[in-house]
Amino acid sequence: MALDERKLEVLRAIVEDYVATQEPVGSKALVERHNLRVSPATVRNDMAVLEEEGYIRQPHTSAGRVPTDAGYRLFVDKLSRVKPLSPAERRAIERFLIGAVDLDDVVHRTVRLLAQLTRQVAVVQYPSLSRASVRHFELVPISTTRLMVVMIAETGRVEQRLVDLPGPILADDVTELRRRVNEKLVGKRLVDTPPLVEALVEEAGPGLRPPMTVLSTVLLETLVERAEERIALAGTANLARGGLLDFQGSLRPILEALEEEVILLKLFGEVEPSMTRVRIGDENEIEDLRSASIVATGYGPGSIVVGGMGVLGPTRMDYPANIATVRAVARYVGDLLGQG
Amino acid sequence: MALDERKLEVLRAIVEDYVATQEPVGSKALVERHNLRVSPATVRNDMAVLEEEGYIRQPHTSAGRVPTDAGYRLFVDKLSRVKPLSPAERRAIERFLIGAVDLDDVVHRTVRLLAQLTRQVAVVQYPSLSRASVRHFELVPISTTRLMVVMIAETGRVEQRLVDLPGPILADDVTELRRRVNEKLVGKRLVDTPPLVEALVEEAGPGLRPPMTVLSTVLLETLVERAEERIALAGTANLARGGLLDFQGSLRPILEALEEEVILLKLFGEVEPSMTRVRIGDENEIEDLRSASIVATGYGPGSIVVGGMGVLGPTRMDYPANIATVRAVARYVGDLLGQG
DNA sequence: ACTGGCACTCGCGAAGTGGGAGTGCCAGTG
DNA sequence: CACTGGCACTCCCACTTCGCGAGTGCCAGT
Repeated sequence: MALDERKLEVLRAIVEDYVATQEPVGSKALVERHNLRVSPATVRNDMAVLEEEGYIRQPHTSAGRVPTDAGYRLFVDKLSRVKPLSPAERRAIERFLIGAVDLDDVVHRTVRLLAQLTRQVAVVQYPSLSRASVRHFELVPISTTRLMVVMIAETGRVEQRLVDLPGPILADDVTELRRRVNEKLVGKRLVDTPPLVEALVEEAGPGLRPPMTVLSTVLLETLVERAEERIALAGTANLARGGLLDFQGSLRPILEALEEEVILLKLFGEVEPSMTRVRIGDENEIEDLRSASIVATGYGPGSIVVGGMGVLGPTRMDYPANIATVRAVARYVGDLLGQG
Repeated sequence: MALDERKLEVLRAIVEDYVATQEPVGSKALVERHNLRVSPATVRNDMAVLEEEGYIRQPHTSAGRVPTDAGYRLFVDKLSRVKPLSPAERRAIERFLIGAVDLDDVVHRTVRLLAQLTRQVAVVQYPSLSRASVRHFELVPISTTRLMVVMIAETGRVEQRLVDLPGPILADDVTELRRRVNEKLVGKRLVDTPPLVEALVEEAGPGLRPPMTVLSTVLLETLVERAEERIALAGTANLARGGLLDFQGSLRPILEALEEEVILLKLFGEVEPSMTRVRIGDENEIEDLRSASIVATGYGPGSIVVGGMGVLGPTRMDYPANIATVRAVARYVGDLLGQG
């Protein structure tokens, strides 16, 4: 059966009321709070249909209705208009981020800001090394057979590795290596460098061949492949709000999942450009997070995505507000990265 | 009134039983489980005294007794023998830490190990920059007027800063700067460097004076003074064990406190060499942690302390076991830092 | 100084109860 | 045909009652 206009309106009203009050909502209360132009009895009929379709359910016979995960899904996809941020919130974002001194600081502030604005658990992935582009490579001779490779990413992140050379190297050769590496790789995303690094080895003259080979190995193995992804977390205390009504009883599984960086990366790292992804309850693959919802989005300078961020909370969350906030913060941080 | 031998024995039995069972312990159960050579009635008299002295209390009239914070304190100070670690635990420590590849990894593994062994929340302070000694300084010319300063600490931590020079500099001068800086500072603790850095400026010839001045400013301002302290956390899910019996009802204040790095640094960073500090319940200055206890100790290579680590849990925790574990892990990590 | 006995206290879980919110259904109406 | 008002029904929840039993304090006895 197709859901007509009013039934959708009823669903929206149920979701909004339930999110606000945390209590099952009945037909009478609904018509009072929202000005539906019909009687409670009519709403009851609509509710019966919505229940049959799987969008709402009764916790017990003769209690009010509560949205199901499918109900939230429909709400998010079709029924919710994005709430614009209040000017106060916009100001908060600016004020919070404006004093950041370096990349760590930006991430740190961002995650706290998100947690504070949404009152949920916030997660921010550090700008991913592999998706960032290279600003500069520096080669520093430590001894005649050792080099330190320093890579500075466009996002400001700096990584260094030690390289043991097969034999002594001349200062001029180091200079030449540096020139070639920078010429080839600067401006490229790390994830795109492997073929370029291969080419560097090919093109190296016989004298430079051995050191370049070792260097390329280090670049590929430790920078591209093993690029560790880092995660910042804040607002776990928000889980303990709302008594234990959300998350039926125990926070333990949730807290456990939040400690697994692998899980967080899966949830917040797999983001496509300029798309906000919402996972509701059951839609989550992680068993422990079946009673939670996640709002995640990518961020980065311009249309490039260098990492993900988002919030996690009970399925009963204010989706429109959280989506708006996550997007706004992501956008702001992206701009910030573009400048610095 | 002085507490005689047996009364202390009774207190120890109460603490041990309560920690194990999480239930108020009565006189009858006590004489059964521990082989006190007296009758329940005698134990009751002792209990009455212990209660008067403030070491135990009754949750309600005619319930068993529960240790007070003062009771735990007495237990920790006078009554508990340190439990030696089981061979399994020793093996676990080795196996867990042996594969660590770099400093981040060591800290990360350590904090998880601690959380796992103690089943409490674990906290590890990254080796403090300011208390670490310098292994090497590297100066990298980025352009003719820009240097990158890379500092490698004895603990393996690496920090880098950019320095804008007042004017162009020659390669030879960079080499000379590098030589002088390393000669003066290598092997010294960062916290002790300020006078040495001053001296470097004094001793620099007229040509080197301007770049050395700028360099010294950067060293002092961003490495010594603003040496940010970092913290790793794990095992928050352990807070949710034991239902909500510990932490009377809400985890929220605890989780909030754990998110404040300042608080954690205060709790785990203020450690004296080779001393394990135990803070029990009320002894905590932080309001929100009045229902928690903390076991903290310093760690570092040999007798040097480069940071703190420890665990946090309900006042009702197994102090002897946790103290032993924290000490053992700290010692092991210290040795590891000494080698690498 | 310790013990056995005894009356007493009181928290806790089980069982019972009434109120009320909310429902489904149905006959009636524009 | 869509909506409405009325009505009987369901059943959760908060509240009370009640009996049990663990545990106590005290006291007289050894």
